[in-house]
Amino acid sequence: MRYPVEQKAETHQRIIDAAARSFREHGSEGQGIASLMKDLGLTHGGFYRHFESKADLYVDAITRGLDRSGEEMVAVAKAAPKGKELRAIIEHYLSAQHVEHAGDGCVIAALAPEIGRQPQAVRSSINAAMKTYMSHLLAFLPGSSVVEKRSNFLILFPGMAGVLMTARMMTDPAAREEMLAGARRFYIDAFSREGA
Amino acid sequence: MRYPVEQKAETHQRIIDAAARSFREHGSEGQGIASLMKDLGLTHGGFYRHFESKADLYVDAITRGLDRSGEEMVAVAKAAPKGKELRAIIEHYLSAQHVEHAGDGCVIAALAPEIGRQPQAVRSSINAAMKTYMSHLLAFLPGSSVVEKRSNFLILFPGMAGVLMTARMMTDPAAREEMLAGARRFYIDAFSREGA
DNA sequence: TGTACATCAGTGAACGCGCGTTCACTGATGTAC
DNA sequence: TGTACATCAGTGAACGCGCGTTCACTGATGTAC
Repeated sequence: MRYPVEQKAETHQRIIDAAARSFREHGSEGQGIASLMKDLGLTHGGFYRHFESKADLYVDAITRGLDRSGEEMVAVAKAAPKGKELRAIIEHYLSAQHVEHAGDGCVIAALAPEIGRQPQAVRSSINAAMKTYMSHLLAFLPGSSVVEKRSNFLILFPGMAGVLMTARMMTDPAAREEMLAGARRFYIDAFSREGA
Repeated sequence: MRYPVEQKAETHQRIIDAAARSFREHGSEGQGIASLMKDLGLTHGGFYRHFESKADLYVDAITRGLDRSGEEMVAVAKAAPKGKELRAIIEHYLSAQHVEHAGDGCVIAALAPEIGRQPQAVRSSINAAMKTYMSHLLAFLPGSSVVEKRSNFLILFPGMAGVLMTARMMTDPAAREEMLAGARRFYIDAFSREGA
């Protein structure tokens, strides 16, 4: 049947959103197309009216995830008291909440190694999205030039992602929280001037 | 046919070694049992004389990988001039070599998110291997007590893993090397007393 | 305004494929006598 | 020491299954006249 005009674009976005969440939560091979579409109340055949292949969706979903969490980080910073923006970002990123909800958390912390294994073309598109992510957050980083801010970003964010992933591997909740707290202290001290 | 007596144990070890490398290089779902056994000059049927399932092999392979790279890190430290052990570890971990050879590199940097998605029982065994890894390296970390050393370890190593994974995602070799160099400087400065 | 036709998002059966796993079999070596 | 038999690491055909993908079909809406 013919569907209302705006519906296609809407469905397209819903697929990307669902994939962005599913890939982060279960890995990109954790859920199949059929199951993903079913979660949206659709059947798998229709998927190919929206994407050429699952690999095609992959890039869009990763990009969407990066965009969304970039926006969220900026929102967190803007909601923080003046001078405490980066501190708020660090505390938000390294929270127990973030550890427990990979599905709407950082894409890098959820998928970095498998992104690293993607073909050059896929990684290239994702790199562009990563640059956008970085550019929105640079304002909150210490440094007297963009080069310096960028350099600091590329230590802080990968570092925090590593801590988050490690926390997700840990089975002992107390050890996990201790580690998070230590990392928060360390990164706030190292990068956020207004530490206290 | 009946095979020489020591052969079973030997084959068992060879399977674990091959899996440890393959899982780190391609992810644990990147290569099937049949292909893995074929690389060893064997057929897939024999696999089940050694392991109950692929999941069973998973734990052994991850453990093996952690043990081996733990040993390597200790060797690197011991080969370094007195007082520069941690510096040597950091430079070795954050090297272009390590970025390019995931197969015999750090297990965490290669597989952390997918380990985080494993069932509790699997993660629990892997946590034990991680603790062993950590215990062998604690001697080279700053801190006046084990608690302090442990706390430093849990910032340094996850942080470096995050940097390594991020480097592996990057398509621009210059940007990658710049990032690695910056991270080396940062971590040496933050954790290795004899910086220069 | 009313009618005929084209469109195309979504359906669901069917496809080939690779996966993990099973199992009857092989046959050189170890063991029992 | 020689013979008969048991063992069991490794073989390779076969299994069920879920995957990504294809395709003939549906039918409400948009468009042409």
